[in-house]
Amino acid sequence: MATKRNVTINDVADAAGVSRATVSRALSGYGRINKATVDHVQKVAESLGYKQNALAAALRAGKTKTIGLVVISDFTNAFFDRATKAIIDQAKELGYRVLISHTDEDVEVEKIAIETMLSNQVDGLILVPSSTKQHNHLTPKKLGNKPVVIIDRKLDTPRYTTITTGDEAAAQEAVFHAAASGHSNLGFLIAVPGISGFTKTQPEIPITSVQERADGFANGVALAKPKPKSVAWLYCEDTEEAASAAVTTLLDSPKAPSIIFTSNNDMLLAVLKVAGDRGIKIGKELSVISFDDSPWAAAMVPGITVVARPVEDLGHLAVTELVSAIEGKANQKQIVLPAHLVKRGSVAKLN
Amino acid sequence: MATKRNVTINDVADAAGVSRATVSRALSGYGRINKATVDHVQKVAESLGYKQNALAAALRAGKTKTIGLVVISDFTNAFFDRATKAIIDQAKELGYRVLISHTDEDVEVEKIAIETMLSNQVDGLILVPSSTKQHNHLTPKKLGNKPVVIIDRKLDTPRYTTITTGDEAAAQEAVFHAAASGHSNLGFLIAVPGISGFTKTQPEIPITSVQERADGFANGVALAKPKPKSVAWLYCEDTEEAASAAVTTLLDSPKAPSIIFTSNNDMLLAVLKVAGDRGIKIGKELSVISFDDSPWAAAMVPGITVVARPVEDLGHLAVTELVSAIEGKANQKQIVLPAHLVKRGSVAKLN
DNA sequence: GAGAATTGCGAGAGCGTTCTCGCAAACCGT
DNA sequence: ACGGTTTGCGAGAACGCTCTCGCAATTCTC
Repeated sequence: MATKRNVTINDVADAAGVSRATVSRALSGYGRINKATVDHVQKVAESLGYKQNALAAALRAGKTKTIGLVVISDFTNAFFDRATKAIIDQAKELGYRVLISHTDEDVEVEKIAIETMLSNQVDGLILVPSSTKQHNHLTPKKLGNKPVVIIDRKLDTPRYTTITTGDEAAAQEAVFHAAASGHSNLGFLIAVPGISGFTKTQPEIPITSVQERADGFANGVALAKPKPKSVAWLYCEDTEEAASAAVTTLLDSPKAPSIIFTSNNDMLLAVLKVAGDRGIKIGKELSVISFDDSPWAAAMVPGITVVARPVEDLGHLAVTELVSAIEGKANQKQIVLPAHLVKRGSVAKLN
Repeated sequence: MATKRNVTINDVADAAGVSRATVSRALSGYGRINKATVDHVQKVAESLGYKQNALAAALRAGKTKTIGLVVISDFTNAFFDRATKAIIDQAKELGYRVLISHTDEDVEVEKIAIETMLSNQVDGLILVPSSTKQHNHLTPKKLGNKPVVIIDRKLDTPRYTTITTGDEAAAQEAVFHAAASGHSNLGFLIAVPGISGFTKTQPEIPITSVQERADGFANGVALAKPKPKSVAWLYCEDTEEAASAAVTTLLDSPKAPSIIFTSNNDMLLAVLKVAGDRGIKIGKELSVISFDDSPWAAAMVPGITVVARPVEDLGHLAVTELVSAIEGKANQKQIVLPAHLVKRGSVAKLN
């Protein structure tokens, strides 16, 4: 019973007594065609339950109206869920579909994901590169000379349209806010693959967005007044266990900070968890500022002070730029959207 | 420069000095072919940078190795983010891609989404139907006689393999837990489109999962001991504003509950927010139990007591069932996965 | 060593579209 | 009324691939 063949354009042509070409014209609305014929064909197509085979159409037309989205993390992340949603919605708005793949920060996985996208003939790509240093697989040639928009991170050699957020300035603002609130023992908990432990000198970070946050923290420390007394930098892998261990280390260190800046929400959750287990009250005994806003951060008591990034704008813009690159001429550009600090109760006022 | 044509199978055939058929055999690994030829062709294909055109292959072969996922909500929802991830991961494991679409509970949008999926020749569909009553558009015929797995909700006429979670039992367990903790004034805040306000008699809910939760609450109330003194049922639209208003109404009502059961996390967030604004302490002055666990619910202080559903298992199983239906014979079945209560600090112990 | 079975590969059709080309019919202006 | 333009539509190629069929060459069998 499931063997009934799909109704094709030929069936419609036969039933309507016209040629295949005319049906195509009638339904796709191009070329010269009589209005009456269009109506007739549409009626027949409808009655037969004809549905275009998008595969065949795309094969012939050479475009799929599909964009590929290759991101680092899945949507259980408070940035990528919103970004992905914004991208899908705007793509739909512009008549495009989105193919999604996540790479878990693995360059090899990313390579395969991109190949799959290309094999499926996406018209363009939106990428969050796993590494901003290692990108031999991201040459225009390897990307099939397709339009590409990079978001959230920058490649070290700018090559494509890139949209990022102004994390550095926002991070600096966060430090100023802490200093102004009377905090002088600062802790920075930074998630980055491949680096862990305390550091005196700041390591080079292979992810520009994280690098910018670290730079912003550093600038903030340098420029803040009153000047912070002690500063602890702690790097760690982006896993739950590593994060918990790092927080514990930080809290147990001789100069335990009164405020912890976390570079993402996984780190924030680790801070909340460890603090909760120890009965340390957030916003009183320990303060915290994180990156990326979420409904949860807003609803908690106290609310979490965060650097809110314009995630929806970023996704929206990425699609808009990509589609204009696909469809017409679009000049390559570097866009930075402003991020800003949302002050809530998680930063104790000590003065 | 971007005009360079893609390398096709013909180019490889020419370069390797064999026929197109041989290249196809060599790369797809079917039929009879000499091992040496395979090696040679692979080498040539590699050197030319040949990438199969998945569209053409799918068109010819009549299968796309793609499954369509049509869900209600986007991944900013604490259920669908995890479910979608699980589905994508398992699909990848089994060699399938996933096309994703969300419907925002709108039957018309759902209809179009499904048509798009079918037009793109998905091999099967995983659906979370917008309405469990209104599903004329979900007949086997309209779904192209493709294999279908329904998740999270049930159609009122069971027709496809369906995988749900045992929300009713878990909801009942939640009420028992509250009663055992000494709560006797209970509030139920239930998000469902199209119904709002207090009710004496319980309305019929067009979403089975929510219906089951409500039924579980009701059974819990009926069977709990000690028997609850007062019970308030409040329905509301699933929007932030409506939720906040509902919570306010509930807290201001003559018999304000000491514990609120929320049917989803949007409602929970509203409770947290309103309570926070009023300085009401969760887990002390007001208790709350919600549905669907998340890292945030666990990390908060106090942690939120929730009904945890096996979301990853559900997604995993959905794909496994669907693919076995696609590839071989698979008997249609109704599966219910157990949910369980995770007790945290958001329920005050009053006795 | 002759017939049978097996192996390796090419020819060519076909998947369902779109789109160029060309032709006949209809329309135009003078 | 007649050359020129416009309009509507069909024929047929093409997109890049898979897969059946058949044929030649090789291997097997006794």
